[in-house]
Formats: sequence, C-alpha cells, structure tokens
Amino acid sequence: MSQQVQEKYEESNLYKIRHSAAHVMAQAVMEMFPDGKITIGPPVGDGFYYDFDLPRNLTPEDLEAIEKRMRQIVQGKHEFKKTVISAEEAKKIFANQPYKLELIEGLEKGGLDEYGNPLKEKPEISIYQQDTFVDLCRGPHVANTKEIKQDAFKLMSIAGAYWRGDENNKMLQRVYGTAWENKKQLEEYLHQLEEAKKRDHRKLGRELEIFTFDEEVGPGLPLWLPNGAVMIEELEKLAKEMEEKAGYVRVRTPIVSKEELFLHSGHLPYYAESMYPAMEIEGVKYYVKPMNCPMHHKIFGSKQRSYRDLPLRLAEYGTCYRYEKSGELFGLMRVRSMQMNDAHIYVREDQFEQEFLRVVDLYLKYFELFGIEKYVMRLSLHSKAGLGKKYVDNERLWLKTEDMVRHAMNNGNVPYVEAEDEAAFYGPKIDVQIWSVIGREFSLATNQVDFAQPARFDLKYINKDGQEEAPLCIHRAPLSTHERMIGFLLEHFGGNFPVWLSPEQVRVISITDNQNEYAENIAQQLRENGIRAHADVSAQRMNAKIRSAQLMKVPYMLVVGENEMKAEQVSLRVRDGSQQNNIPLGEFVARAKDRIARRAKEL
RNA sequence: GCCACCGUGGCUCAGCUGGUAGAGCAGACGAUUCGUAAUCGUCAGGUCACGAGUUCGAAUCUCGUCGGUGGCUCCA
Repeated sequence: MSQQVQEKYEESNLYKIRHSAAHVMAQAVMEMFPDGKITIGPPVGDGFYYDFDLPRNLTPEDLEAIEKRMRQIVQGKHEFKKTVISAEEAKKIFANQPYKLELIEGLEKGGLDEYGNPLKEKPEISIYQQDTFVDLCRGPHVANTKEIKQDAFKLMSIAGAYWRGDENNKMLQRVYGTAWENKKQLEEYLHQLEEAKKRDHRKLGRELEIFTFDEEVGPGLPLWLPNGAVMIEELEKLAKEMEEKAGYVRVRTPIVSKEELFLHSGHLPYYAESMYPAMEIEGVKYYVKPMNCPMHHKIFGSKQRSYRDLPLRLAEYGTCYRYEKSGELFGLMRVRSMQMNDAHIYVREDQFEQEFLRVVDLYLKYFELFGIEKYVMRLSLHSKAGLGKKYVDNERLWLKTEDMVRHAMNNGNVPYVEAEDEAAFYGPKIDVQIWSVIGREFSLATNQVDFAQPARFDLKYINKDGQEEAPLCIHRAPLSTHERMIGFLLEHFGGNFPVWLSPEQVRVISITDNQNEYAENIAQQLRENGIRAHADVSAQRMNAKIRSAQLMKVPYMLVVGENEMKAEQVSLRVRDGSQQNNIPLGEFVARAKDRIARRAKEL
C-alpha cells in the first residue's frame, strides 16, 4: 500500500524539484572543489541529498556558501537538458569521476542501479546538463533551474554515508537539503520540525520524569524513574491479561548462562557481534543473554512433550542485553538493556498457521487500543548469499517456512510487503513498521518463525502415532521491548497518556491550607480505589498548582476549596481544560474507574 | 563502529576575538491563604563532561578520552 504512495511521489513535480535541486547543489559544490568526486544525489522523503568525495571535510560555513551560490544558479534559469548517450561516450565524459564510471559499468554490464541493486532490463544511459554541470542521470528534472524557487529550499546538514551503503566502502560526505514548491511550504515544514522536537520522547521523558540516562551507568542503559516504572508495569499487566486469555503460561529464566547454551542455540555462530563479551568464572565462560529463546527451549525440553501439549506458549518479560554499536543508540528506541515482551510458542506444523494468525491478531488488538493506524507488516526473508553466514544454512526449510508465513498472511487477509535479506538468523519473520506522529519510523512488534533452534536443541514431541517429531517455534514480541514501546507511546501521545497509562492519574489541589487535610483524605480514598492519586498541599496558589499538574499532563485535577469541603464534593478539571464543578467524589471515582478498566482513550 | 557537530548548576540558556562564572525555572526557608496554566522575598547550588597541553593566566585555544545530537551501517 505504501508502494502506491511512492509511485505518485516519484511522478510529482516536487520530486523533480528536489532531484533538480540536488544537481544544482552538486554544481555549487563542484565549483568550490573542482577536484571533488560526485556520486549520487536522489530525492528523499522531504528533500534530497548528494554524496560527495571531497579533498576536505565540509563545514557549516561551507553549507552557507553553497546555499548562497545555489540561489544564484537557480536564478540563472538554466535549462535541464537530457542527452541519451552510449556507455563509451559516458565513460569519456566522466573519465575523472571514478564513482560515475563504476555506475556506468553497472548500467552497462549487469544492469545495476545506483544502489548496486539488479535492474530488470538494461537501461539507457543518459546525462543531464544545467549551466556548467553535467551529471549521469536518468531524470526526470524540471525544465529549468528557475523552477526551483530560491526561497523554497534549504541545506539542512552534513553527514557521513558509505558509498553504496556498504560499511566496508569509503565514507562519503552527504549534504542533506530540503526543497518545496514555495516559501510557504518550506516554512510549514520547518515549523513541523520544531513541533516534532517538542514531542521527542527524550525531551518528554525528561520533563515527565519517565527515564534518565547517566554517564556513569553507561550508554544505552536507561534508568527508569518511578513514573516510568508505573508505565512498564501497566504494559505488563496488559500483556498478562491478554496472554492469560490466550492460553500462555509464564516462566522466568536467568540473565546469564554458560557459553555452551549459546553455542548450541546458534547465537554465538550467528549473533556474536551483538552480544556482550563473555565473562569467565571458574574457568567457564558465561554470556549475558541477548534473547530469551535458548532458555525457553530448555524449558520445552525439560520433560517429554506430547502432541496434546501443543501449542505450548511460554511467556517471559525478561531483560536482555545486546551490544549495540555506540552510534546506533537512540534514546529509548535503541538501547543496550531491554525488556522483551517475549514469548515462544511451540506448535505442530498443522497448528502453525492458526497460531501465527492469532499472534498477528494480538498485535492488531494492541494497535486498536493505542490508536495506531499507520503501520506496515513486513515479511522479512533470507537471502541466498547469506546462507551459512547471516542465516542458518538450510535453504529447504527457509523456503518452506517462508511459504507457510505467506500462506498464513494471505489466508488471514493481512496485507504485507516482502523484504529480502532481513530475516532473523533462525527463520523468517513479520515485523511491524510503524511511524510515530513525528514521522520517525521503526519496527515495533515482531513475530518470527524458528525452525533452526528446535532442531539444534533436538526438541521433540510425541505425535499421535507415537513417533518423535520436531515442533516449530514462533518467537513473538507484540509490544516490542518495553523500552521502545514506551518511547513510541511518549511520542505517539505527546505525553498525554490515556488514564490507565498515566503515571499519575489524579492530582488533588487544595485552594488554601484549610483544605489540605481534606485533599489528602480524598487522595487516600482514591488510592484505596486503585487510582494513582496524590494531593498537592504545597504553599503555592491554586493557579500555580494547576499549571504544574498541566505540565505533568495529569489527566484529572480535583480542585477542593471551602465550598467543596463543606459539601463533601470535588471540582473536576480535566487535562483538556474542561471542568465540572461540585460533583460528589463517588461520581468522579466511578468515571475514573470506568476509564481505567476499559483502558479508554477518552478522559 | 564510521563522518560531522555539540557538552556551562536538576532543567532551559547568557558568558564578544583567553583575565579564574551569571540569569530564569526547579529546590530549601519565610511571608501570603488566594477559585481553574506561574504570589513575593531570602538562601543554597557549578573542580564550566573528564584528562593532558599551550599561556603569566583557559569555560573560552590544541590534542586525547567519555557522553550526547544529526546521518551512515545495524536493529526490538
């Protein structure tokens, strides 16, 4: 479904403007560095970039100069002229441009596109020229440079990027820019970026006292503050409720185990670079677990299983530790200690499809609950080249299980896209890609098939005929990790959580000291009703108390003054600003309890 | 891990081309007792991330380390 949107964008005028702006930028950069090497410069989601190999690193001042020169160039109304040429001619033109020569060879020989991916047919080779700048390019472009409005683009940042996206290649300098049809659109976009910053989970996490990082504790190792701990517990409670209904049982396993376990599981052969290095005790190596699965497989294998026992659904919200490269860490979204919302389901082959769909169904229930509407299910497959390296070397089972997943998804009428070379080492998986409201994309829920580990651990059950048979295993984490989930939810709700998720659900605000005791009393009654409440009896004025409760995004404020105390009532101010004066406490308790029990979106 | 940039009290930020730190908010204390988003005052709080170097003198310059940010690679 996103395919359609992309095709549209590629045909749009905006796409041409951005692509053309990239060429203009390349012209400006090449004027500055005549010996520089150009590579590729495509449009992207909200702008464009161009990758260069330059004699020195660009500085922010350079960006200004480049931008200034670009404005001059676009005003020149230079035509974008396309010429179709032969590979030989192209090689002559770009004789001093090694990256372009590589691209031309790719086009000529195997039909590789600029990212090195194979093309279906051998494409024609064309160049585009504007003013003094010639680029190998298939287009399309705007008619002339003046169609790029001089006040509707902006260079955004300099970044490093590997040639052809391969970390073994040279790192190039990438300049990102944004370009729009007019000044107003550009300003709107820049405004959106500002707004997005306000919803950044790292900022909200600090302001709402959800989590913190400490240099001395270590990068990627979040400390959960009391408010954050409440949220995690709410997520666990939710998961436990759902899973109990769905027939899961819960287990607990240790954080470290002997090397042998991870050799056995295949983690060390295939996953070692994402694991913390071993520690040695009494001459034996121990590893901190990056996943719970090997332990769960041991639990499966701890007694003889009958076909009647399946599906066996073992759940554990265990904390795992992965060594993520330092540059990959990102707030709560990418951490080194993470609590998986994990379970492993052991099924017979004939149960696979139904069980797999039940897991997908569970995701959808969660998405509905959180109001997540924009997502894409992505079926991640192995690649032939990765067999024996990234992936367990058993092509037959890969193809078979991939087909089983496809079949299940098709039968369940669940739309999905396929992604080659993205699977887990032990089998294909469905990842759910979602976008937080501020446009950040990542995968949340995951549902993975594992044919490899059960075999490695020699897991068996006794079938109807009394024969031993190997189960399939489904790894699933519909709430992802609690870290990433809460990071996502912070941005998704902008900190305005539904009542059930709010760390503090009610703040009781006394107007003067005379009502302090009454306020404390009410907070206590609320707590006895299972509502997270506390009284603000500080020496502040009511307005200041309301302001601080609003800033902490507390869903309900109960204001109590002389009148309320006399009448034994409360005045309710809701986070959205609405209010309901002089209601009996019981009425409010009923409302709050109802919202919490239903996990309602509305306040 | 790679490229670039950044790092001043809990938070947000001032501190020009080097002369040894300042504000607001938050906090503590005191005063105020007030009807739906900030009452007033006083006080306390910083080895300017850390370590070297240059210099008569460094928060300001150089190098290194650590941490963060934007990307690349990778990913729940």
